Amino acid sequence: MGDQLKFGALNNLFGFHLRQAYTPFGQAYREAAANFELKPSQYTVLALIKHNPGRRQSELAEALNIERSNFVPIIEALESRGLLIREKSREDRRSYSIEVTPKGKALVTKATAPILAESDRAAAVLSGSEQETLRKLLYKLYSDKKTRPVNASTGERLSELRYIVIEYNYFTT
Amino acid sequence: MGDQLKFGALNNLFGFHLRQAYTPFGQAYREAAANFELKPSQYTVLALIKHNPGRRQSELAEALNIERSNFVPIIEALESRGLLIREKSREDRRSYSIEVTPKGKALVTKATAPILAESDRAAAVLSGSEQETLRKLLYKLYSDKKTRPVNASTGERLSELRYIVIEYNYFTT
DNA sequence: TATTGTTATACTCTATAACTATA
DNA sequence: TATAGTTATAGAGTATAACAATA
Repeated sequence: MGDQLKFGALNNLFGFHLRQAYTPFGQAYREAAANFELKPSQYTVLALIKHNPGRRQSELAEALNIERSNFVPIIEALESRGLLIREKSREDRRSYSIEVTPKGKALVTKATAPILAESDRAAAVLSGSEQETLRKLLYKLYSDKKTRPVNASTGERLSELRYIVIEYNYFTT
Repeated sequence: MGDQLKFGALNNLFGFHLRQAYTPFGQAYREAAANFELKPSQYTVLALIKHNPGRRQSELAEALNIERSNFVPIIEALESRGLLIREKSREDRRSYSIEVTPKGKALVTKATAPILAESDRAAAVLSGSEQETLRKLLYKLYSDKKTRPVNASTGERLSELRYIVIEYNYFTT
């Protein structure tokens, strides 16, 4: 019941394939993070700040491709739980310098293994080298500013994506 | 001012990379579809039905990884604009058989080229063979049922993803 | 009993504009 | 004037439970 369907024009739409692939990972991510009272966005932000202490909110938000305005409630939720602290920057008193507290670090440490395990399980259909290739191609895709849509009136990219260092040797194919 | 950031543990989270890559494509998709008064989900559904006439809603929803309940308003919006028609199935009077109207077909035909052009522009940082590899890996990832999360109580996959035929020769690496 | 489609509801993420305080 | 962070609000997608009609 229910033969296979054809994608037709959708085959050539990367947005479609990316969403199809993201959906199950997002579900797995959400369930794994929920065990630690964290939304995916909250775990992501906490982990990013842990690895990059002392950054401004807007730097962090841009790196994650999240609007600054949407970043505020994420930070607030984490701060109110004592998982991170904000300090007015001395150099620029408009901005905050953010760090993860010991409690926050402990939570990231505790949550990371099961979250990665769930991700690995979902990705297990791909071999190790296929996973490496996929990561490499995805990173290449989203780290390039040309990927971003253009504002029709100004011709500017809608928001700049800060380049982010990948620890691995991604581009030595 | 804005050195590069490190991803740390996020590097190994496919859900993270997929979301990062999806975000700009989703924006581009949304803007391109909006020129035809269509949300991305609506264009996707319309294109899928055009290529697979006469299917039941639940088949289509499962193929797109959309909950049946969330599929209803998408179908209703398209039907109310005269872009598709539903008919009670004779074999199973619980279900509907769905087809795209001539008006709907014309809209898909008109919208497809600019939507694909926007996708191609966003993907242009990858070479043709890299794009082919990426598509292949993404399809392999989401077409496998093992990718889906498991229901903790029953041990069942949360929802079955119907296998979908890709017209291209994806698996002849 | 199970499935198809539906309704209702809540949650997560995203987009946009306007405001404040600092620069 | 411009930027960092904030507030408010709307939109889009997703998840869950329960229901009627039909199998």
